[in-house]
Order: sequence, then structure tokens, then C-alpha cells
Amino acid sequence: MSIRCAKCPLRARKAFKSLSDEDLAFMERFKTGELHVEAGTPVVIEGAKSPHFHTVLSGAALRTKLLADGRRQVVNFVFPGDLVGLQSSLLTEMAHGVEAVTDMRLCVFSRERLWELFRSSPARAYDLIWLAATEERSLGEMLLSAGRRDARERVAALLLYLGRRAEESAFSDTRLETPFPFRQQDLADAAGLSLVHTNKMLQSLRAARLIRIADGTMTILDETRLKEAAMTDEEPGEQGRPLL
Amino acid sequence: MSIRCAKCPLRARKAFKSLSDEDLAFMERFKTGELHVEAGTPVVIEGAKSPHFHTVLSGAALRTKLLADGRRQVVNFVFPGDLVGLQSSLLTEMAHGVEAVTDMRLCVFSRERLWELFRSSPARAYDLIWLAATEERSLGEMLLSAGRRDARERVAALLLYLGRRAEESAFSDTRLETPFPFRQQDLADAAGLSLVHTNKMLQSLRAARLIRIADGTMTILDETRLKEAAMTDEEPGEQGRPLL
DNA sequence: CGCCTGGTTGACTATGTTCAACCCTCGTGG
DNA sequence: CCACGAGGGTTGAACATAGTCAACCAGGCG
Repeated sequence: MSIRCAKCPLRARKAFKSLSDEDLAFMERFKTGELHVEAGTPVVIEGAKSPHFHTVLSGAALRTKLLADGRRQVVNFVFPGDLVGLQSSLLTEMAHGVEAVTDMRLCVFSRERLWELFRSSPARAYDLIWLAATEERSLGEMLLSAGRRDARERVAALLLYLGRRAEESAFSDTRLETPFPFRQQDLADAAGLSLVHTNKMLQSLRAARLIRIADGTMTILDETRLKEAAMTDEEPGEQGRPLL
Repeated sequence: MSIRCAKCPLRARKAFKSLSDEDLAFMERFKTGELHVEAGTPVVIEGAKSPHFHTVLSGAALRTKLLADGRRQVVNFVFPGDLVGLQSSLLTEMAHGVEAVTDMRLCVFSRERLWELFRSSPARAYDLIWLAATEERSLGEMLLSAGRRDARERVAALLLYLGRRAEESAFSDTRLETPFPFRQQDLADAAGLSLVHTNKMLQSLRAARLIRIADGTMTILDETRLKEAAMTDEEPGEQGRPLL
């Protein structure tokens, strides 16, 4: 892990290209550095108290929670533009860990300046809750899957979700053909299924010619039928709207 | 549903007694009324676009999501001090519905003034993300249960959670003996289990003399053993710290 | 009185887990 | 250059956990 500096947008999601010079100048004052983490290493630890939080510039990660006996639940996926570690600044410690799945670049902010940010830049503060509200919406999706979808629906819904997130975050150009650095174990832990059964559901979706996953790339072959398989009606629509 | 006015704390959780006159005067400017809803009726509808959001003054509710074929997932429980409907102000529509479980009193805020609030009162804005971060932490808990705990652990963890939330929100005096307006169906939909199996797990916990639920009251008879049954190690500790 | 809601229980079934192989690829060291 | 081992993926068979179906009970309300 090395620390250097660069342009660090606080709300990168859908704002990467639209940041004004003024915005950038603003962020310069608040960022304290740029953080690089390698694939497979933890970015933050569950239960940790950190003086920093981050914005993801590039790469992907998992938010994970552990049970005492080692059972792991992937609570959400992290894509460029997401916040990491804000909880440790607002609450006293992180309620989940974050593990890098690819090499990542993160922008570092210091906890002390959070309050300063609130006073001096309401627009930025607004972006922050927007991000928080979006994260909450995602967790709700995941919870609906884990609680009420059967195995096949879960993995179908999960793949659709990952495609959508990848596209929205510019991690991928399109949701139908995206880089896919995740292991089946990660999908299983996200869906709340065993590895073996997750594999079988993937086979089933592959046999039905709905998806293809190979060489680190996921392809959604038939989006409408995949949505049916996932019991989803929701249109992505224009979800976000960071004010200003 | 009727609308009247009263003292409307924006961050009521753990702040009910600590609001200054200044705080109250401030809130007066932003609230637009007080809302009363009866037990069993919806407060906000999933997918709705509302010009208002709320703070809960009294009563309890469920956040619910529905699948196309009617399967229901309870995504979280709402207690006094919680925010309701903020999503509809930040995103374009609500990602979940909210159903009152008891009669409720809510404080009404208008969406338009949200931005004004951010500019004029950073402290309040800070409270808002604090609340959002707390909600996210709760959803993570629920997701961990749904994904990785077995049936008995889930209902044990759920009851512990409800006790803790009830105490923290002053819905109850103590987490060990709290009013319990929820149906077994609500617990089942929160745990991601069938009604029948939820009932059997409750019987099991009752037979083990860990809990008692009767006459609208839940009693935790042996908290430490209940925590073991839930695979929980986490101490409640001092979680929150709304700045200022 | 009779229905409706919510809770309780048993028997049967099904979905998903566990266990145990086996396969392939890739990186490393003899 | 090949052998080896580790990580990830694939598959079948046995098993267990949780779901479904169906019935019954108790209290409350019209």
C-alpha cells in the first residue's frame, strides 16, 4: 500500500467527468492522499476505528461481515465512486470489512475534516447522504434476495445487479458485458448460498443461455429472460440526482 | 391520518431529552406538521415519490419490500427517532414501503427545505448522515442473519436486535422487557423464514427458557445464552456519537 | 353465534448443504 | 523442462434444514 496524491473526487459516481475546476480545487483541500491496495488484501477491517475514509477511484471490492465461527457474508460490492470507511468516521467503528478484489486506487480523506466539510460545503455534504441513501437502497436489494428469493433467482438477481452497478460506476462500458473479477465463492457469500449450489445455479443459467462467464468477463446474453429468472420488474431508470 | 403540529426533533434517537430550546426553535422552521397513522396502515408506499419525509415521534413500523409475486421481506424495523421517507427526497422514489405496526406520530418535513437545511444547519445535516449510516449498519446486520445464520440463530439475533433498538429509541425502558407489537409473520418476513418454521424456532427458544413472548410483551430471560444462540459477540457499546 | 386473525402442531416434501471426488491452469522450484 | 502444489471451478450422492400443507385452537368483534 502506497500513498500518493491525485485528483480525488468525493462523489465520483456519475460525476467523474462533470467535476468543475472549482470542484477539484475544493477537493484538493480535503483529500490527504491517494491510496493503492493490491487485489486480495483488506482495505479496512471490520470493527476497526480509522481516522480516514475513502472514495474509490478505480477497482472493485467487497464489503464483508463475519460471524464468530468464520461464516462470511458479502454485504455489498464496491465500485468506483463508492465511499469506503465513512462508518468509522460517523459511528465509532466499522460494521463491516472491505476486501479489494482487484488492485484499487482510493482517495483518502481525514475524519477530522469531515465536520469542516459539512460547514463549508453543504453541496458536498448533500452528496454524502445521497451516497449513503444509495448504499442503503442496495443493501435493501441484497436483503430482499437473501430473504425471499430462491437460489436461482438470487444468483440471477445478483448478476443483474453487478452488471448495473458496473455500468453506472463506469467500471464497465455496458452492463451486458463487464469485467468480472469475482470468485464463485464471493457470489455465494453475497447470495447466502453454499459454493456448490451457487455453481449449480450458474450452470443452470448458463445452460439456459442467459449468461456467460469466462476469462474474467461476464456477458448477459438475454437480459429480459434473466430478469424474469430473477423475479425483477424494476427498471434502472434515472435513479440518482446529486443536487447541484 | 390527520396532521397537526408539535415539537418535532429531527434526530430524536438518543436526543429526545437533550434538545435545546435553540434546537426546538430551529426545527419549528422546518417541520410542516405532525402526522398520525393507525396501526396496520401504510405510512409510505414502495416506489412512491413523496414531497415529504418524516421523523418518528412515537410508535413502531416495518420497512418492507415486495417481490412481483407477493413475497414480502421486512428490511428493517422502525422505532422512535428513525427517519422515514428520506429516500424519496434524495433518490427519485422509495426503495421500500413502511407499514405502521402500532399507532404512530410522525413529524413531517418537506423535501424542498432539505437543501435549505443543508445550507443553514450543517449540524442537522451531520445528524442526517449519522442516521443514514446507522440505518446502513442495521441493514448489514439483517443481511448477515438472512445470509449466514440458520433459522434458530436468526430469530435469536432478531429478538436481541429488537430489544436493543427498543431500548435505544426509548420505545422501551429496557431491552430485556419490551412492548412487542409484532406478529410472528413479521418476524418470519424479517428473518427470511416461513411463518411455521419461525413459530417452531420461537417455541425452541421458549422451551430453552431464553425468552418469553406474551400479552404484547417480549421478555429476554437469559441474555447471555440468547446471544450464544444467536452467534453474536458484539457488545452494544457506545455506538452513536452525533456531533454537537 | 360465527367469523376472522393470529398462533400452534404434525406429517410430508423439497430445496439447498455437505462431503468427496476430480479437473484445469498457473506459478514456482528442483 | 518437468513436477508439484495451490486456487478455483465442476460434479454426483447422501443428508439435513426449512418449506408446504393441513388441521386445530383461542380470543375478539360484529
